Amino acid sequence: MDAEKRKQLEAAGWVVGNTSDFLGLTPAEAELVELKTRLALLVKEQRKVHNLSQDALAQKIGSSQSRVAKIESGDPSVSLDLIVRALFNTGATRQQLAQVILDSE
Amino acid sequence: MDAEKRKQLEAAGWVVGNTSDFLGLTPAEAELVELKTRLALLVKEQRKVHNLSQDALAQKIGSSQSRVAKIESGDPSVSLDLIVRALFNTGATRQQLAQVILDSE
DNA sequence: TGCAAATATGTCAAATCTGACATAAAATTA
DNA sequence: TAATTTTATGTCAGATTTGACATATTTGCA
Repeated sequence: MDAEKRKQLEAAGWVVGNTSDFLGLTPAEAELVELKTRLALLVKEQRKVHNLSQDALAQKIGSSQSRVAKIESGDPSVSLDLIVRALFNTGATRQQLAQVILDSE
Repeated sequence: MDAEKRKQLEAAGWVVGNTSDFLGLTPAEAELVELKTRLALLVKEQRKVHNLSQDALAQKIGSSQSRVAKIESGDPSVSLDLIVRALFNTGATRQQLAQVILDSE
């Protein structure tokens, strides 16, 4: 595993451990983590494109600023449901969602 | 659904009159429900394509037969995380996932 | 038909995710 | 610069989701 990527994941709170531990993840598990991370970044991008503060987005999804911050930082306590719910509320399209999925390595 | 709201949705390009609208969901919420429903169906398709029983798939994702049944039936207690985790464990590709998202009405 | 495998449905305690809150830090503005 | 807004981080009780289990129903096949 790329050291830089592990650093990013750990900084985001994912329990990564050493390289062999990461390789111990099944491909399916790794794909899910990768997917959530990329969608989280898209939320941040879209929110900024539409000039929304984290607090404004939080209102739209009935949540709080601190949780939106966690969504965007890829916090492991955040569900895929919440990420996608946030995405759709930033005005992101299904096409953008699909593109991110296709791009996920 | 009240006429004014219908007018607004139609002006925004939404096809009104389906189940989601009846339930009073926002467009974003409706998209999420639609997405989960379609992905749930893909899980069932993929599982059968690969000749897996619900119990066999359950083992792969560390769950149980009854929960796999709930995933595939679109049970509201099932998270998007679990649906996607199941999907990847049936051998579904990111391409298939993206296609379903693009096809969602 | 009868039987076995597969699937569906309801329940529940435990695990996970949640919004809310406090507060710190960073960014933006005056 | 200081003041204001925005974002980040930690915590936690309540809500949601979970696997497991029991059991009913359906399906497929001899």
